[in-house]
Amino acid sequence: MSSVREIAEQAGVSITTVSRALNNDNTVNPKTRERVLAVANRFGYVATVGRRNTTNLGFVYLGEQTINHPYDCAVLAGVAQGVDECRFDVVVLDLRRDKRTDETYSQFFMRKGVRGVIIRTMAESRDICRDIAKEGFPHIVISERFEDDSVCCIDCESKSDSRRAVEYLIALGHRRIAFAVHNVPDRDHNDRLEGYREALANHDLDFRDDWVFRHQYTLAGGETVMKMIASMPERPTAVYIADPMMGVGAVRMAHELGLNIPNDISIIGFDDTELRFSVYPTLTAVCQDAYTIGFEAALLLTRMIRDGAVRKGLQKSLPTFFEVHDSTGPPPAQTAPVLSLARHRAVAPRPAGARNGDGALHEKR
Amino acid sequence: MSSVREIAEQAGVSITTVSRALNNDNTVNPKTRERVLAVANRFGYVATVGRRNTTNLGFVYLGEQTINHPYDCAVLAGVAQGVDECRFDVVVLDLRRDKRTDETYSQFFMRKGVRGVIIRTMAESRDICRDIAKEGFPHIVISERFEDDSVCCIDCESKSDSRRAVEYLIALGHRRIAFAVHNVPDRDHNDRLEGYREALANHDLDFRDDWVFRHQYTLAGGETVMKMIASMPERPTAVYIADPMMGVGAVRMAHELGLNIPNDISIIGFDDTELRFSVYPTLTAVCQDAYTIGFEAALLLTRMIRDGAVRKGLQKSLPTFFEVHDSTGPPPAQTAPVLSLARHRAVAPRPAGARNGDGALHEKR
DNA sequence: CTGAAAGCGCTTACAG
DNA sequence: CTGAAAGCGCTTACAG
Repeated sequence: MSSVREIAEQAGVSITTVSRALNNDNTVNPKTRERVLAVANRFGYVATVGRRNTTNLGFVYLGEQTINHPYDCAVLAGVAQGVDECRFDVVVLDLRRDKRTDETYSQFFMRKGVRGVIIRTMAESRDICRDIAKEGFPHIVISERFEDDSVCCIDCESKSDSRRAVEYLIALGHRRIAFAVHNVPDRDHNDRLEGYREALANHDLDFRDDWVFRHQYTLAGGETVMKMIASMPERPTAVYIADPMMGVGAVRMAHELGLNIPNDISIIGFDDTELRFSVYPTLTAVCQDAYTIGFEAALLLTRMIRDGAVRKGLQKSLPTFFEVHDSTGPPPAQTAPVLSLARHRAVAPRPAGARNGDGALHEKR
Repeated sequence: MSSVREIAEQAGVSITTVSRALNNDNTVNPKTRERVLAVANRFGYVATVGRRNTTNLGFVYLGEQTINHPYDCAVLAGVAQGVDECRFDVVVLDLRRDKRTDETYSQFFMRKGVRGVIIRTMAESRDICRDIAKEGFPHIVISERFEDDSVCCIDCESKSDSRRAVEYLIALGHRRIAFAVHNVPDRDHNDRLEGYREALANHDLDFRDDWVFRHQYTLAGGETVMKMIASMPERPTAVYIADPMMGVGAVRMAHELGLNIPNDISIIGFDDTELRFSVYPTLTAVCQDAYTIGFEAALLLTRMIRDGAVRKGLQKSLPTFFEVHDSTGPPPAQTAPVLSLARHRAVAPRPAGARNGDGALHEKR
């Protein structure tokens, strides 16, 4: 941890100028300011209260705050656990709310008194991540991948397990397999579509545009997709729903339509947390562990800060995993549009004890 | 916001002594220390970095961190929204991890640089809340109720809606109604049991110990309860499950056992968030809004701090609400132990469109 | 646009 | 156990 004095020396200016640069006084020459900020970032500068030094990390939203989402919630829990090692605390920051337009990202973070930031990004805010990385402020981006090795990030590679999941359906005998994902374009979700596409291609199955559904990443979105699938004349016998909440919604709608899972339709979901255990039947799913993403991000960032290490291009990819549960089975012998059929069919209950996994959602780790 | 100088003047000591008292230097007389801390709390003291003053609120765990739980997650989202008005930020603090045994709660919070705390408590940490209140540090406790008017708190009164819910079952014709809740004794959950008890008493139904189930507040807990209920010789026709995750688990197990909800058994759940929309059929439930609890808590606390108002005895109770959905209906004409029956019965699908509520879990508010 | 100097908030040897 | 004084980290009129 450095003081204005050291920064002044390194940057070849007075402490007055350093203070001004850090606080974005507009009388300071842009070139000078940039030089000072660069040194400050290199030194991991944070303003100190008396003798005491800050131990706060920012959990930063670049756009809309989505703390309420299961994914964010699990990531944050992981972060809270991960900062334990170095005894840091986590403060939630909202860039859109608080960053002044005339200050740099570093200035904003220093003003908030955090020593590093974990960035919750979306596809549309990738450029902001690049800018933060360029300024040299200690950071780690969760859930996006970057080509430039300047951005530190951690993500899950979900393409190969997505392919494996769809190939599992094919192995079960399915030939008409739909794909659903939310309608916000981002890297991860395109990967999953790619995995789906590759699996089809590997087995000489046609890719059909009308079997790819894009909707909101909500229960309602999943419900809509299932309703659309159920009413298709030549109905898919299986669907890979590459978003957690949509999967839950789809299961609900299947029940409501009287479709038996997996006898009438097989569903593979995608899970960040343990939602797959909260529906019936337990979802076969491609899984990533949001908690671990948060945990690892916190660990990497706190260590970077502690060691004062260079913060260039640290990139980490965590594995996804594919879990087979009870929502998948062989395709039905023949399928007709379901709506005319459902009301009259007996739904056989699944045998008890068929599931694996422990079914403990949000239990202590 | 006051300085050491002002506190020194008020407390009749030097700034040296103030500094020592705040930092828990052990050479300072306990009496003096207490006087200084009392003044500091009255003035809402926080150490300042240069000219800048802190805008952090603590979201404090007294015991185990449960950020991963849907309830905490929703509360925190509400807090993050609620601090917007006064432009505060939220930092997650862990008392058990960081508080030194020889420092007071106020000293701990001041060291962490927060101007007030929202306290996530459990039954076993009620005493800590009282101590924090006694010290005079700006606080608000969520989800517990206190007789002493010294503790500021916000909670939901769930007894009357619990009674209403059970009376609703009675009105539907149920006479054998079970109750389930988790096995951690706390105020809220006892209220719900009381509501259940009152409803039975009001309608001359016997309260039976063997129909009250206490288990873990997890999916697994709810599953176990449902399994136990299903196997009882004189099986209850309805159950009020006064914990969200347990309700979801119970629904899963009912499906697995081939019990139709509500034809074979009616289930009323308890919901803090929107879990009731994520299962099939949508749960009839007593609901409290964890998001609003967090939002209101943040609003009250930030205003207290902003206005420098007296912080004694602010108590607020939010209403719960009772929502009827699809998991409740009249009792079956006759019931036998289910396990022998289930495999052979046709389960009629529920008519589509029977649900109310919008089914959008975690959608933007 | 920059810096030397004064000053604020806080802490800490040093003296009693 | 307490305080006057020195000192650190930072900011801010004031001067150039």
